[in-house]
Amino acid sequence: MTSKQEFIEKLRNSSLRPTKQRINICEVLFNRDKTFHFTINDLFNLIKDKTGENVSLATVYNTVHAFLKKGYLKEIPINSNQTYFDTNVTDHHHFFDVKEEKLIDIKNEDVGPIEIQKSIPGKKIKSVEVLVKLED
Amino acid sequence: MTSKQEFIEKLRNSSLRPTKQRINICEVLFNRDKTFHFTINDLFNLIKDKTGENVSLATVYNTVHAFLKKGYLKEIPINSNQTYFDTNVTDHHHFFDVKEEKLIDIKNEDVGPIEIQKSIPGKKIKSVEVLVKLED
DNA sequence: CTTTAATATTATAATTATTCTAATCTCTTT
DNA sequence: AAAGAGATTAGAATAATTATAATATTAAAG
Repeated sequence: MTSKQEFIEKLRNSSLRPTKQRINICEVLFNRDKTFHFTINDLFNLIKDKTGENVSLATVYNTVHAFLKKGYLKEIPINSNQTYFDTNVTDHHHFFDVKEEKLIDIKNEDVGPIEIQKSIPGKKIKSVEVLVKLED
Repeated sequence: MTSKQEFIEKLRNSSLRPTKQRINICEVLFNRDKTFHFTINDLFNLIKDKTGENVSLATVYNTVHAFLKKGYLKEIPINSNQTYFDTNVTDHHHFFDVKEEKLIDIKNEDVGPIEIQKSIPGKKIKSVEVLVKLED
């Protein structure tokens, strides 16, 4: 259980103002044991449910993007009508269950080393992400 | 140079009616040497430019989705506000130049074998796709 | 060959996802 | 405490995608 005070510090330390909207969003996102995969809409609904307070959808977008930039969230490359995010910001990969539209983490250790034998002049590799689509 | 007649046959053979809208879309998509990465909007604009005819945006969506289902196009898993597609339907991977928002194919041979040492009961692997993000 | 009926396709209209910006809040400086 | 500077919020606007009524295509019958 992380306290509200810790979220306030976390926000201040990354020069994000600790507004009540952001603290509510932190409660929903980071007050959990397991990694959490979500869309903006999932998060929006959970905020209402869990905190009883209303945060506008635009603010959820703003905050998620601010957290992304600070490295508190990761965007998951997947084709869906909605963008998926992950609270697990370590280097890892994903299964995507196409039928159930569900994401599952794959630890980096569970994927053999990936060798890219091609390079683009003037560019360097920022990240390598694997998406494994699952069917029945 | 592929002829209009060939597109008509291709469409008929996959039980898609060869409407003039679809033929125009085929001209833009498949009348080229190199693989082509595009968004629905790119395609919509190219149709107007290249054929001089107007096809509604909704029809572009419909047709791209029909072609996807028939296996004539591939959807590229990437996080962008718009969905990207590829005329290269062989098994391959992508670089994504984050700054320029540009996709580059990586041939399957240029990526070492990818071993997934985790499995999900009752599910089998449908595809494995690698996205390599590039920065300067 | 037409005509007709069944079905597929198109494109407008509706919906959903995301971003823009004026009003508001937070924080620093005094 | 008050004010100014800048950050944040949320309503309004825009952009992306989908649903459906109107239209077009095709196969079958005459």
